[in-house]
Amino acid sequence: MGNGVNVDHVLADLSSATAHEELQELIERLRDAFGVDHMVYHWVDGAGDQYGFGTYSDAWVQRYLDRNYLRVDPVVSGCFQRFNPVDWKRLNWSSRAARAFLKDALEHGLGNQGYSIPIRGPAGQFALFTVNHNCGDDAWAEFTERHGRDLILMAHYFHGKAMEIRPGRSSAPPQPLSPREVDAMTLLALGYSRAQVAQTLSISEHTLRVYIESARFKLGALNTTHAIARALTQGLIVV
Amino acid sequence: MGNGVNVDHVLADLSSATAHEELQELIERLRDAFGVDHMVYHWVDGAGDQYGFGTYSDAWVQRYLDRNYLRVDPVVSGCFQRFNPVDWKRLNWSSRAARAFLKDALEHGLGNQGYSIPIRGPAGQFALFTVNHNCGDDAWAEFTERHGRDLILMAHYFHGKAMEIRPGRSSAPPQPLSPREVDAMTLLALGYSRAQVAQTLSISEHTLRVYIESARFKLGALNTTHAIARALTQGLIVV
DNA sequence: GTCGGCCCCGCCAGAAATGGGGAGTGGAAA
DNA sequence: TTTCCACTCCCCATTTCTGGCGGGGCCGAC
Repeated sequence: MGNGVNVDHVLADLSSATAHEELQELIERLRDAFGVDHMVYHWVDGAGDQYGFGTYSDAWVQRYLDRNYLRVDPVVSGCFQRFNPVDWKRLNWSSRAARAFLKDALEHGLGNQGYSIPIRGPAGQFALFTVNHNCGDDAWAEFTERHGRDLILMAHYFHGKAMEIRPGRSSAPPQPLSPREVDAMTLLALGYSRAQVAQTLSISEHTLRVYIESARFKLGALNTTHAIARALTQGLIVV
Repeated sequence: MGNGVNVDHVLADLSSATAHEELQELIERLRDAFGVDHMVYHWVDGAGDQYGFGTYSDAWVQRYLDRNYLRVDPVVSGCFQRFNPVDWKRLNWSSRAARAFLKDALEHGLGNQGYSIPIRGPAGQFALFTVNHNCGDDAWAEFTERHGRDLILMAHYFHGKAMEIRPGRSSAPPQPLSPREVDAMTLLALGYSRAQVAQTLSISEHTLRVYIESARFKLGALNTTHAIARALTQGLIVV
């Protein structure tokens, strides 16, 4: 399982991929190269819609979606709270729903071993890169030990490609804020009231208001909260 | 520059590191191994305080903090909006503040070339891993091309260690929001007024208020705007 | 040399959000 | 089973925000 894999070639192919189908084909090749049962990339959008590709059976993917397993799957919730890759054995399978999910998964052809890598994008995009296999604990530990780094890189590259292919909602040219506007937005994002911000910046509350309105206008925001949200997601302020 | 680097050894040492000093020592070794001028890990915390280690001079680090360059540094804002590693040349240095910052940086011993990797943790932790050097464009392109993958891995491992060593305020376990709370926060972040949110969710405005207050409490936020900011930076909602 | 951006200040009135009470359902976990 | 949590609804008074009016000075670019 997974001896002598040369990831470099595949990653080179990956960097030239431009469509969903290529990624799908690529992940199948990687699955074969690593000699595991399944390899899956699964993007979970904050709004709940999902995107992915991989080698799970269509039946299982459909069942996962139908049953809304996203809200039950300990792999998703576990990875969402972690940074490092995680072996499925270390997740919390104690709830009844989780055990039912696992049983269902095994019946749909998944292996008993899994290893998932959480990965995140700038606007909170969250995805999982998972390898799944049927084997004993020792063999699996050796596999993950040997290929952990390659898997991290693959997760990274797949996520980058997925975000390219599926840009979602970016592409709005962020209009820069003036220094004072940045100050105002930043302090507001930190929870200061307008009065406090004005005092902190040693300006009148009215002047502050002018900045806020100006920033709101530049950001195309409907109110202050909206402006803060946009400034944050566009990286115009950092808190 | 950077020929025949064996990252594996250093990464092995990295996984056993347990203290800030070890990380500092390690990054210096890596800097030498890669033969670049500087190598820096820089964590920007959700509340604006910073942590890091690396090979920039103390004078420059101090100046960066004193002058609050965090709010000006195009590397930070640029990486914050991206997923893939970025060459400093591709960032937007057009603002006056950015150019002044760059001039100051060069005068404090930084090289003209830089390559930074954004990296994110589960609760919105955001960090940069940067290599900096003084050389021509071609040599630099070759360097980043050759070592890009190693750098990604190093960024990943350093970030993992930094989060271990410095739980910081993430020691406040990010209390999850209930589905309704997420709905409310999300719509507010999109600019809806409370009345609109209540109508959209088909609940009374009073009920909505309970959610907002509950979310505010869970997030330790002082007001709604603050709550939205925290929810966004902690990745609890996505807009 | 005007024009636009940024910086700063005042007053007023209406709209919206906040903070403090209270009360009841249902479902899931311990 | 009991306890906890999510979810739903209501009134009150107060604070805060928003929108509109007016004014001034400084700088850099066209």
